[in-house]
Amino acid sequence: MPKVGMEPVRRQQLIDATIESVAELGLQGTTINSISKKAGLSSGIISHYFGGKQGLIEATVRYLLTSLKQALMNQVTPQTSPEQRLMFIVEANFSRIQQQSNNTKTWLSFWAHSMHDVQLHRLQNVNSKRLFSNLLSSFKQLMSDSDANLAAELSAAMIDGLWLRAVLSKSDQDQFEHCEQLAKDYIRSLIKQYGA
Amino acid sequence: MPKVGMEPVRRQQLIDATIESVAELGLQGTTINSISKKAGLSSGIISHYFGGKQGLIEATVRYLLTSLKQALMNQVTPQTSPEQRLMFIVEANFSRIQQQSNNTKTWLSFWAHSMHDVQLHRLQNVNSKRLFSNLLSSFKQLMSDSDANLAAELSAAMIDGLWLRAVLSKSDQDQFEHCEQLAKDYIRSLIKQYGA
Amino acid sequence: MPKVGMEPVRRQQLIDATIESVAELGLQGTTINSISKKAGLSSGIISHYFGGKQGLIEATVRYLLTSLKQALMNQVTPQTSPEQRLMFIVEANFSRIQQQSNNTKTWLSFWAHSMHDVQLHRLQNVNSKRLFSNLLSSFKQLMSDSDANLAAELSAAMIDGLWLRAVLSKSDQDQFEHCEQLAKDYIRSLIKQYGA
Amino acid sequence: MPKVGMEPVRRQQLIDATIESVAELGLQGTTINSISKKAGLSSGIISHYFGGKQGLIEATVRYLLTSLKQALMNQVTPQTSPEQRLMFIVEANFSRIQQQSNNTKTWLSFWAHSMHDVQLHRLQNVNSKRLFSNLLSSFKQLMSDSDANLAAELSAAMIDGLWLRAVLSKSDQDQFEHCEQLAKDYIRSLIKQYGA
DNA sequence: AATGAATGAGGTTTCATTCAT
DNA sequence: GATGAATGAAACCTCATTCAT
Repeated sequence: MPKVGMEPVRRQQLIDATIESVAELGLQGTTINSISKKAGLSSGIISHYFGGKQGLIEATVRYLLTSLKQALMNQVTPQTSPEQRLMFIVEANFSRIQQQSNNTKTWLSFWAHSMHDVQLHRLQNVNSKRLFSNLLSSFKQLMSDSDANLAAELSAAMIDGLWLRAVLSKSDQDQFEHCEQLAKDYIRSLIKQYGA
Repeated sequence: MPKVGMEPVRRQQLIDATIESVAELGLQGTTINSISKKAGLSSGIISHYFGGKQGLIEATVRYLLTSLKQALMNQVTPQTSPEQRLMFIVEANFSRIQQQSNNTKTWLSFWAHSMHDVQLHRLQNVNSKRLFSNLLSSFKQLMSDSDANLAAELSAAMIDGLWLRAVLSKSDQDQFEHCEQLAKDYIRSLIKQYGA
Repeated sequence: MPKVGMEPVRRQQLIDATIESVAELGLQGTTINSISKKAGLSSGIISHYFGGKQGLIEATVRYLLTSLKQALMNQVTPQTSPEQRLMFIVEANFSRIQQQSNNTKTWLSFWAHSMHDVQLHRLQNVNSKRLFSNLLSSFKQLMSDSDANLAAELSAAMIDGLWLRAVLSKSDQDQFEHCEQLAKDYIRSLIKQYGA
Repeated sequence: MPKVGMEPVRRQQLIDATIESVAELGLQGTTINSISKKAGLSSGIISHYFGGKQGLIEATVRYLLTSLKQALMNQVTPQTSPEQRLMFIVEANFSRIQQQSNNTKTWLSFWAHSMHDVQLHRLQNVNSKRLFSNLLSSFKQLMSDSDANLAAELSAAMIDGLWLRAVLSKSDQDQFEHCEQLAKDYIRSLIKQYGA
């Protein structure tokens, strides 16, 4: 049975299982067993690869954040216009839902828990600030710095707010797309309002 | 120590202690002991008055929701103008922070947990829909029904989004007031844009 | 509310409630609360009158034993023939069922518990020996001492065995009467067999 | 410590410890800790192998019933005469005592508790009916069906009654053997009385 | 590399007892 | 004489972690 080079495979198996489990049972209801069962592996392997439950949780959050970052970077090229780039930001953020059927619940669980976990809080902060600075740099190409700052703050709030309300009301895919559209429209209206 | 007529006092003591404990330790870190210790009471008393931990959690959420509703109703009179009413809605929602120093973290913990708890989810839904319908009825007095619907949806998202980002970034009081101001400005801009 | 001379009334109320509760919930499932609720009294009163749960349990067993003794003594007179007396003994033992609809289950619970409770064991022993000596003294008038001893031993076992199997199989009233008849027939056959 | 293939060993260890604990402390006094301490294992292992205390209790009863059945089956062969078979039934039932020093008290505790526990009651019923039908089939080879029925009923009661009185009076081994002899004699007298 | 048996700390709940009223 | 609020020990169960294999 022992194979070499299994490490990355096992790690990803466990991270995927964690996302699933947290989505289904919540962070509170997720146990080392619920994860390892979903992964089709033994419970001991978690300590082996991640040092413990906490390590796996953090790795999972890190993975989700990286995925989000990638989702944006994959679409943007040097030729992308600022407005187009803003639309991609929205899409990337709403795609938190689509990548894996139920990442969204997982995101929210982690968000809430980050209030009481310094490690997680640092990670979430990075993400929150990245959304803001991504928005800001694009807006800056379209308006004055101070307007761009305001626009970025409002857009970030609108994206998170629409997304949050969609998640919490257990919306279906159509409603998510509707919210994504609202977010895009709002950003366009900000450009129109403040754009030079 | 046993006295008569203590029931309402004890219930409130325990609810307050729950809010404190969830704010400080998170819902996951909150135990029957952390609560009863904060309340200065024994652990058994929780089962006595609320039937168990779950009962106390639900009672606490119900209390927070009622408080929020009261915060709004206390300010609104028949003479309040629609615009004024909208401003009060924003204030009431942001005052979730002020009433008790750290209700906010508690709110977020409950929100996240509601994804995996039917009882809590029902309660949260009531709240979410109330925010929306409060906004809607005020907007309807200022614009067409379809515009009002959109405005309410966007305002609700903006309020929640600003509030959420403020909570998660562990903002101070000043930042909260800044966010409250942004929310109010946004609503005014919606009125200007769509208002008859 | 405070009345005088309530003591015997309250004590009997609580004993009756204990019999009911043990019958319904078992000795294990019977709590100070289940008893006091059935009695329509407060929980504190049990300590007041019986010093605690254990005291009430013992008083209840004592009451059941006394009732059984009375049931026999009420029927027997100096003129009662030995055979008639033996029939009355059977009747009294089976009437453990009838007095109060479900004394039987209560009896068995106490019996079992008496294995691990010296107080109760002493009480049960008194009862067991009384059944034997009641039988013995009657048989002695009908046969030799050594035969009477054997007959008493066998009769006691037959009475308890029939009764136990009837209780455990949750028999109805008819089946109990059938068992009572079997016990009587058995005793008559012993008299015929050993009788001078 | 962890080894493979320990499951059957551990299960039996725990069942034996349960029998001991119930005999010593009663079903009421038996806790997850009293059992695991006797077994020399941790408390958690009980949930691991039996899902909880209740599961272990049931497994223990099942084990006792199976042992009783085996005790009989080991002695009976196709050549065994009906009368011999009846004697073996008595022996098997009285050997409930001998197998392990104090199974008897355990039996009685379970019996009493079965009045308030459907699972246990079902198991006990099986046992009670098996005793009866074992007796019945043997008697049928020696007398008319209706007589056999009566003989089986009386024998079952006599066996249980003698056994019960022996247990409750905390009899020693000699007394048990005396009772076993009485039961056998009684069955022989039934054969003489009704036998063709 | 991977398993899963075993542990035991910690959580919730139950409940006999106490005692101010 | 009677209440029932309050306590806290003890019970059961869960679960992250360890470690022999």
